Amino acid sequence: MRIQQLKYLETIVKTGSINEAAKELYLTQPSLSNAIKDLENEMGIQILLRSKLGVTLTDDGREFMIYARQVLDQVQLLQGRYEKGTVQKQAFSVSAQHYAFVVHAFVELIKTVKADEYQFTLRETETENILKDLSSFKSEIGRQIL
Amino acid sequence: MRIQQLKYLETIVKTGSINEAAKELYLTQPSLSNAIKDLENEMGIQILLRSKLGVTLTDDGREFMIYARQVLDQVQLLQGRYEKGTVQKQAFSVSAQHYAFVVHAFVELIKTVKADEYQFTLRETETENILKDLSSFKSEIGRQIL
DNA sequence: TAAAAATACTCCATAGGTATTTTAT
DNA sequence: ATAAAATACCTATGGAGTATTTTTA
Repeated sequence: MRIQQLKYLETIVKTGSINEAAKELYLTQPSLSNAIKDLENEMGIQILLRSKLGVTLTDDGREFMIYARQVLDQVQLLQGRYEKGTVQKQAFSVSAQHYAFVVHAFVELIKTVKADEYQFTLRETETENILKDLSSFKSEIGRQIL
Repeated sequence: MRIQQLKYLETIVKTGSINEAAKELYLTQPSLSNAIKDLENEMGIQILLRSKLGVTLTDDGREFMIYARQVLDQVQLLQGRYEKGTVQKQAFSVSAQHYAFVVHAFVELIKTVKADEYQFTLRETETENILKDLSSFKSEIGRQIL
């Protein structure tokens, strides 16, 4: 298994088409098709349902993507930190439940710094995701209402 | 960056020696040496301090390993689930702080099932790691004393 | 001076390409 | 008839090897 295969798969699932994903990834369709076939063989499951309209995830594929995205999330954090060719997606991120005062506080904070030097993200989510975001370094700050 | 490079690095750090790690990985020393050099170049940091006694982590290297282990943890979960050649390390895992009654309860639980069909793990750790283990699927159950 | 790592090459496995065929609407 | 994916085959990049040199405790 290569990280690249997981990224390829993510793009295919996003676009719903191997042809479309190949364009976006600057690959040829057969190369991409082979890469996914290799991955499916290695994993021992069928991930995609092929049809004339494009591709969709099988049930196994949907489960696989849950694991794959966990890997890719961590890879993104690492590559964002070290591989400067890769786009650094976020510099400062906050996970919180949806409350007006959280938004207000966040905006006030941004005002106090030179905003063009940072990328801010406010992720409004459920309680369990706040803990998860924090523990996996996706957020530097988590605010949870108990 | 390849997943393999991260696994190689993990073994090198564990053994404190490229030569020793090469044996464990069934690789030659120059191949392993190159793999890590490539990784260092790609990341733009020096990860290892080389000496006649072996290798140790630089400060950058120590930070890098935090990210690398997050990736490898997720990879382990995926490969444990799908690549059956890989060793499935754990089937049932509990993270908890160190308290006698937790150990007792755990042992009592194991008695109630056919123990040879499952792999049990009791991980005694700090509060913050309990949350982390849970959110990253490392444990099915977390017990925290508040 | 000896043990560990680095360097210089060689080779081949496989990721990715081109050309074409198959499939399904 | 057309658009998507699969198959067949080819090419070439780079991962891993062998042989050797460099480094330093």
